[in-house]
Amino acid sequence: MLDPRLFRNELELVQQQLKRRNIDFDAAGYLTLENRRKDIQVKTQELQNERNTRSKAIGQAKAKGEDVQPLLDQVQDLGDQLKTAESELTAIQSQLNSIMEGLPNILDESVPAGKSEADNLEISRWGELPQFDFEPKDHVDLGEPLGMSFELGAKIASARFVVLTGKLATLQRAIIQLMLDTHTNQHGYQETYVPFMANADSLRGTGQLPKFEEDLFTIKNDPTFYLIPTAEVPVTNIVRDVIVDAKQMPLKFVCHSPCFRSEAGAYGSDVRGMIRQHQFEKVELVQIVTPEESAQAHEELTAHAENMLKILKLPYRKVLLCAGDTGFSSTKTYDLEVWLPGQQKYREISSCSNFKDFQARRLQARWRNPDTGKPELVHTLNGSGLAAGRTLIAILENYQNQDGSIRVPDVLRQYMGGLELIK
RNA sequence: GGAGAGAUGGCCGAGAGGCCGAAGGCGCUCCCCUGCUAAGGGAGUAUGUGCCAAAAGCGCAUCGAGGGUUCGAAUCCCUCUCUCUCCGCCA
Repeated sequence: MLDPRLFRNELELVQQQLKRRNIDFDAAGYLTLENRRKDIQVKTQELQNERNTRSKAIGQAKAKGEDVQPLLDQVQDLGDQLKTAESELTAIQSQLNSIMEGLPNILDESVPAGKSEADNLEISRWGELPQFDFEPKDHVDLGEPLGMSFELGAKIASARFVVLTGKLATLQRAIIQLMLDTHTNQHGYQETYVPFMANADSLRGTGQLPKFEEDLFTIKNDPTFYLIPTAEVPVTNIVRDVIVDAKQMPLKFVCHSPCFRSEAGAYGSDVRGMIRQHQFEKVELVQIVTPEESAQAHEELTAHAENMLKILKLPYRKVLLCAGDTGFSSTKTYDLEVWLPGQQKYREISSCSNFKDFQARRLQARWRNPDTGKPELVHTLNGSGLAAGRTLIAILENYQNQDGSIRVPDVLRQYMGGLELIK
């Protein structure tokens, strides 16, 4: 959520900033509502004040043994007035709130203009593209003989599910273990285990609700639970309604979890293979930092994700997402795209975002600033470090041999009992 | 699933219609005192929010959550959530 004070004081600026996201914000309409809110709220609070004072007077009169009937007569119609004013206020506040909840974050100045993926800005490339003296296969052709079955996934659940058996399942687990170990031992993150279902408050806190409900799987339950689309949701919600001790900042969490996405808007795209699944494994990095640290933390977190690709020796590029491609809650996002020889393309394998105080405001996640002694909103960041399913794909395709066998990357062998070749 | 107990500030804990944003204790911060340490004395110490550019100030809201009764609710009533104990079932 954006800062309501920004709307009161610098409405044109907000409007201008939202324009970068192609949002035509109705400032005049907002202003009308906001002015009404102000009137009603002031009126309501005046009435509340009157009720409180009069009630107190009644109490005091009674204590002295005076006749309170005249006082009671005076307040007779106050209750009704107050009730009307209060319900009016609630209505307009929820109206304003739903406008605010539907507005995306303001973009960082460094975010380039643009509409789609095509306008993203390439920042850097790393690694040599592998050269094959044969036609490289894609991960489906490589995977199926080794224990990757989309048929079984479909039988057990539906399309966009997969079953991995044997060394491929082990490989995915090895990838996850390597990532967790690296982030905890070398990058200073705390390993975390969380629920894989979350309630509506949690999803509202990180920004998936109310606007993106159709992207989520829901659990029939009262109250409704949602399958997490990313560990970002449960992990970031650790600090919901919390005032973090300044000494504990920054908080750095790493969490492996399955992720569940309905892919409601993705009909027909990436239907082949493991690229886009309803369920996939991911290792997520989350940082809770002070406002002045967040820009630097964003660079570091991205570097931590990049390091995984480096130690796996997977060629990738880093892109800065343009205005149109940057997610709802984010101010600035770097995507890491790994090279897939089977597609002859770079494909997203990590997305690292700085949300600044946008999620924190929804979450009421704060820290106590020692300079002011006051609670202030934290900044939240997260990034995949990395998506394990897509890492598996990248390894299959980049480490393939002509006979369809797969070399196991050096750093993964210790997690696979020394295995060097999957065949 | 059955039976019971509970939820109050950073923590413990009182409070049972008005004088309660809430006693007391612990903790924490600052000050004083004692050559150091231990002990002692004093002051302060919730959050959100409205009016306001902001501060100050003055309000409003918040005692698990949501409703209700009442002039007035931490306190009474209803619903829900969570925690704990016992029984049953269970990885």
